[in-house]
Amino acid sequence: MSPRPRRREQNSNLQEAIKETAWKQIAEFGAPALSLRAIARELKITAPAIYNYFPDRDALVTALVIDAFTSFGDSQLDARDSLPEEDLIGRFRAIGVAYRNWAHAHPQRYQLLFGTPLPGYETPIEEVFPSSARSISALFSVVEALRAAGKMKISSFPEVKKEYQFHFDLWRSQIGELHPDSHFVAMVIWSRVHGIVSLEIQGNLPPFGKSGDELYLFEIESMAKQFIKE
Amino acid sequence: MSPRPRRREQNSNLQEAIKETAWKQIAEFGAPALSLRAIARELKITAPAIYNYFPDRDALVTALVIDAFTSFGDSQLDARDSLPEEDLIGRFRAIGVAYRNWAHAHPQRYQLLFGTPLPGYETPIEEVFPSSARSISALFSVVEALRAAGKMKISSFPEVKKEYQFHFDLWRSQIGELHPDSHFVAMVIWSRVHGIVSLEIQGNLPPFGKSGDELYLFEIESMAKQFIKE
DNA sequence: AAGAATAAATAAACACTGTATATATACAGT
DNA sequence: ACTGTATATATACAGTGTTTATTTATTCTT
Repeated sequence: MSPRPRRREQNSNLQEAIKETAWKQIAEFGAPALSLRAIARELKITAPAIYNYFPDRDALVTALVIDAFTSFGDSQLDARDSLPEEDLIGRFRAIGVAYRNWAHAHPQRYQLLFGTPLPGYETPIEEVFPSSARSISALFSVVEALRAAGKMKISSFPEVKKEYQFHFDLWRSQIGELHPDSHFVAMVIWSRVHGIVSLEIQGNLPPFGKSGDELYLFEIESMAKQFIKE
Repeated sequence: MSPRPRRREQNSNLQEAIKETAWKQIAEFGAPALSLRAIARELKITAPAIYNYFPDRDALVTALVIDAFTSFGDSQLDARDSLPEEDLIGRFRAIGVAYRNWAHAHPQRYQLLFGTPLPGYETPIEEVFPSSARSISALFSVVEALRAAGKMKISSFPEVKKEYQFHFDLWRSQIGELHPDSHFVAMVIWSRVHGIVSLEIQGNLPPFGKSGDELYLFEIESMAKQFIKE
């Protein structure tokens, strides 16, 4: 009747090509504007062809989320390991700075990971958790090391609510042994860092200080003073 | 040919009815799933009828955002004024608690205000700013009052970057005189509060403490200790 | 090497979405 | 009663994710 399929010469693995153009479009138009048909158009493919590589749109998004967490985690772990194991405060600062740098370098990815999920998309935690936990394990490990070295200022931290103990155990299964105090302090640190960064990215927070990052550095030092001895 | 229009008996003002069912759907399916056609369906209206009350979808969203900011602002101001003007620390705590309470009572609204914007929607700041600024003015005013009363612990805060001085002036035009130190401290406080609340709402932060809000209260006290004398 | 089985892409269609246009009716004002 | 305006409708267009059947390209088997 009419020519239907075509020979796919170049571009042996579409799987990667799809994700790449997805990132390109996310970077340009933002995460929620992601469209299978637009991706297909740019790749000179028909939309249903994508279904050979991802069962549906959400599966593609999940793959992107995992990739983003991996990239983010790499940046966190590299920052930690850029300083010797003894210099725990240095490692703490390095992780903090790297967190903001990554977010500012990839604002759309940051929103995809920590912002409002896309329309109709619900993150499948069990699938994403390993890469997610790995990315925050840098912070957790440094905090736990500080505690183990007796360098943490302890001030009667509340523990995780019992009903959510499974959450706690999940973390331990991915990260290793973790004292409740470390869990608490790490979460506080994360929430403060995330608070600034997400407001900055959304444009709600104007840049403070000459270089624009002094509010952020102020907070890092605040946390160091509050939680770390010496 | 066929019956086209119909008498609209009940429900004289559709304007409000549209917003109401919009909120109902946002509460149920989340903000990004908002659909004009779905609203029309529930109101037994055709979709284009909505265009008599809102020029387009974004205008409806903007109206919702303004309503939400107003509701949020009411809650903040009520909390502030629930304590005598002299009890500034009490007012600070009350505002903090009210912030989280409102967010937990209306998680979808909170995401609409402070989370990732909807697909293709860009908040028109000049339109939203008054209600937005008003909602945070409660915090700003208390911080400024603390500073004016000499009760603020000052530790060489960075100022706003010069390029963003207009941002600063915008705030002053809405809120009144505001010392740079107050602006800085208020922003830090806001970022910490927002950090916890947004992670909680997204489900990234498990409830700490017996009642689930002890991490939050811990942070409120941390801020009180760090920024307020006595 | 030829034929069968499988994989990958297409075409067409379905049910959605926001939005523009033209049309028809209900109501208000004269 | 007539006219004018506001309001809702019908229709249509371009876009979305997804399903189905169809067709071709490639691989496996004999």
